Amino acid sequence: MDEKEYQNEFFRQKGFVRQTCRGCGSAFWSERPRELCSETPCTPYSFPGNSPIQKSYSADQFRELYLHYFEQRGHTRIARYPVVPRWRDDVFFVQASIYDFQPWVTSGAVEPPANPLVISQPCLRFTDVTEVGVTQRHLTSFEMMAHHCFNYPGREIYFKDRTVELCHEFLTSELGVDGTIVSYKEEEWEGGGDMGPSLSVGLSGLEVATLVFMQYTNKGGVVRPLPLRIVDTGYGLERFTWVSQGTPTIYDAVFGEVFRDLPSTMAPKDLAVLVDHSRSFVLMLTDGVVPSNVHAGYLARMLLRRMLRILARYPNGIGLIDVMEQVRRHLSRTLPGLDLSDRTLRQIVEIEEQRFSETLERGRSHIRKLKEKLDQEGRKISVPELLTLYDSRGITPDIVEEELGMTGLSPPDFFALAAKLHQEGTESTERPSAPAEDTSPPDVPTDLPPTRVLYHTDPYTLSFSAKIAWASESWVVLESTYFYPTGGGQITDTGQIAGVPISEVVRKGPWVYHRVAPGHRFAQKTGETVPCEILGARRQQLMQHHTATHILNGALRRLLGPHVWQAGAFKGMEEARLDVTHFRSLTPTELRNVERLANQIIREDRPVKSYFLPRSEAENRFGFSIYQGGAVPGKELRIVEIDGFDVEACGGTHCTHTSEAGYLRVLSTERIQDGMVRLHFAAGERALDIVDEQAEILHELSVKLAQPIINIPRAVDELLEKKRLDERATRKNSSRELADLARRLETDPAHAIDLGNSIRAIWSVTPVAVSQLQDLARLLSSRPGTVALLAAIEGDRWTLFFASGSPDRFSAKDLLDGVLRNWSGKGGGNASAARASGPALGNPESLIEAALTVARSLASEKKSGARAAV
RNA sequence: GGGCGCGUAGAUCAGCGGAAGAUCGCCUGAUUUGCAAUCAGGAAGUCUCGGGUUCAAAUCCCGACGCGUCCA
Repeated sequence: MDEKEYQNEFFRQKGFVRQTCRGCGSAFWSERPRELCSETPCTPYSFPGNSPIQKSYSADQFRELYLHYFEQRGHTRIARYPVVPRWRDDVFFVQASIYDFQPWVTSGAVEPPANPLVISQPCLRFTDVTEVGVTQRHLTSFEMMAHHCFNYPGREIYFKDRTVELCHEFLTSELGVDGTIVSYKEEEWEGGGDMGPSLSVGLSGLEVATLVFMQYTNKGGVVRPLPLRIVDTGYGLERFTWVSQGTPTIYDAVFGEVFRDLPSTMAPKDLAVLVDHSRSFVLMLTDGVVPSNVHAGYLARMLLRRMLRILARYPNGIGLIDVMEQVRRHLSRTLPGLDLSDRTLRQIVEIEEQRFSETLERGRSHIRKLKEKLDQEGRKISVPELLTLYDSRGITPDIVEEELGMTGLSPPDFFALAAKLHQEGTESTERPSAPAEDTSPPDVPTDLPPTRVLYHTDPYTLSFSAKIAWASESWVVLESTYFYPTGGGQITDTGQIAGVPISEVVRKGPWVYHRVAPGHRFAQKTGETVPCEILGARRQQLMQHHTATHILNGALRRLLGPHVWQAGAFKGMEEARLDVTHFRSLTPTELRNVERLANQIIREDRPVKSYFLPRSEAENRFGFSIYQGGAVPGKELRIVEIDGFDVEACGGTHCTHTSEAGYLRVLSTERIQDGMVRLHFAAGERALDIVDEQAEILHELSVKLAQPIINIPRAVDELLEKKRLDERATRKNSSRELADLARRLETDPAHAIDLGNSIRAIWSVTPVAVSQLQDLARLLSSRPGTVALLAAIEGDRWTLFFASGSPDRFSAKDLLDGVLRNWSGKGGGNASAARASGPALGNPESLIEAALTVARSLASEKKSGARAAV
């Protein structure tokens, strides 16, 4: 990046000098010439015991100092955003304050909540999770204090000069830092296709802030200026607190107070991990992340398991839940909106503890088995084996060492190896994308005015007339429409336009397209006004399902806790589905209570108000739980508010009173994955239909079983038990029949033939199924010296089965090989049993003839003492 | 979203192309008892499901479902 990008009026006026650091070679700016920049490793930490900041601050005090400082200088203070960015779907967690404003504000689509603004935003970053407690400074959660300024074309507020000035003044006059020890290192920032120069602020060896100036986009190497130039700063609250206190580690400075409430017998390193991880976990849980084996929930589980491993080293020590509750209590004093209940926290931690101990026990028993094998082979466990144990069973090498009672089995770079293994694995997987079916609507002229959508204004209008804005034989775009296009989990409206059936309505760009049903052609031309008719029963059912979804979601959140978030939803004609985050399957009692509450809300006939609000105002007034349906685009949000019960941003068609949903019936629930529950339900007419259907089914069952409904479960149990017994009896019968058959054959001189050398053959062209050949042959040859020769024809293939009761004297395999020399067929086996099959050319008797001939010669070979090589 | 592992008796698992097994638990009978008693016998299985390969599949291949785990 050009050197000029870093020059600014403030540096010039104050006489800052640009120089190159002799340590790292970076260019940096400072008040007076310095040889080295003020960041590690060029400048080692010099603040512990010797802080450059005049006063010592707690994190709370420092946060307030910072926010107040910027408030005094024209910035508006903004409340923190959740750590789980519900307003976007490309990342799991907020990792920097600017995430709060991406993409809607940074793209220019939406005005910021204030401009300029100041905020302290909790962030989560897990890339250095293993460094926590090991180094002096790593954390998985931290607060990024920031002032942001959005400069629109023609509406400039401030950019580089003022940003640097505010920073330097904050450091020197507010904190009393000697300005000459501060360095501003030049760096390039890039993210999400945007880029710009940035200055890294170094103080006594520590990077305490970064000043980013977003001013370019970089698309495929082509760099262009952004219309909206953004000041994106980040001041590390914990780092400043640490520097001001001058403690040895960041943990002492930030968590000191919590440490005092925890047992002092634990290693400082372990305490740091526990408190850091607990803080991140509580933040995640509060904002709706439930531990799981996938997605964001996995990271929550990882934190918990790391903590549990540490606590396991202190057998009589404190429990995880106690640590968590301490941390939650401390945290709730500083961060507002931490409405996580101890009960939910406890439940989740207990379940996770139990799951982890199950995983550990599974792993341990696996290791014990592995140990036997290792001992037999007289070797130690290999590194690949350790990697597999970790990767597919979650067993870390320390657990293996613990179980084997050995140490030093794993290489020091074990986790790097594991990561590498993973990279290799993912790189090799490429899948050709299936060619997309071309059913998407055609392009219309770009200057066509956006469709005016009216279904929000009045969801009850089903009959209207509208002017055609654009039309082909199979697609119609109207100037304005009441048809609801598929979206937000609600399926499309159907109906007619100018008498032509419409099978689907979709939104593409700013237009709503009506698809003409297959087999029909649309003839009307642009400009004509046509009558339109929406299928009313369908629309009504969909509205009922949609409003019912909100009611159900509200009931779940109210009864189960605020960790419950909608994770997906579908509103169809036959049923609706709602996926929510929750840490276990719903119990029948929970389910009944939820259903009861939902129906109570319906009966209370609460008003359902739908209206538009500017995004920032909506977030401000109702909080981020409005994003139940996920990220919602747009400057203005459509708010659907069930009076006193539930508020969500939603673009669907809704009833105006809860009673219109009629009745809500949960049909079934399932755990669709760890940490997620799906409810199938129905509302309105459809719910009543289902209740009727189920009643009819019960009635029918009751008639068929000749039992009152109340007895059906027991009657079915009895039926199943009877079936089981019958099947067993059938099996017994058929094996008895086989035994009978075997006895008849044994005693029938036509079938039992002496081959000489005290070997007796029993042969049969069997009347039994091929699948039973083996059983019969084993029965016949159960006595020593007896050989069974069975042949069967099924379809156009013969099958032979030979079995020998004395495999050491007479090999069934040799017999088979002998037969196959003259017959075309394939087969194999061993000395005690062998089978073969081939195309049915002759009759089975001749096969047996041939087999007996071979058998005789085999038997006589033994007599002469010639041993066939096996 | 992807990788890996797993799915066999009520439970825990072994077997990994040529008769469905072990241990615990359960039932019956002996023994009459020092802490999970012992001995003998017995019952208990659609080897998750669906395709395929093979003379032959619990076993190999493909797919689905379920569970676990690691990574993004």
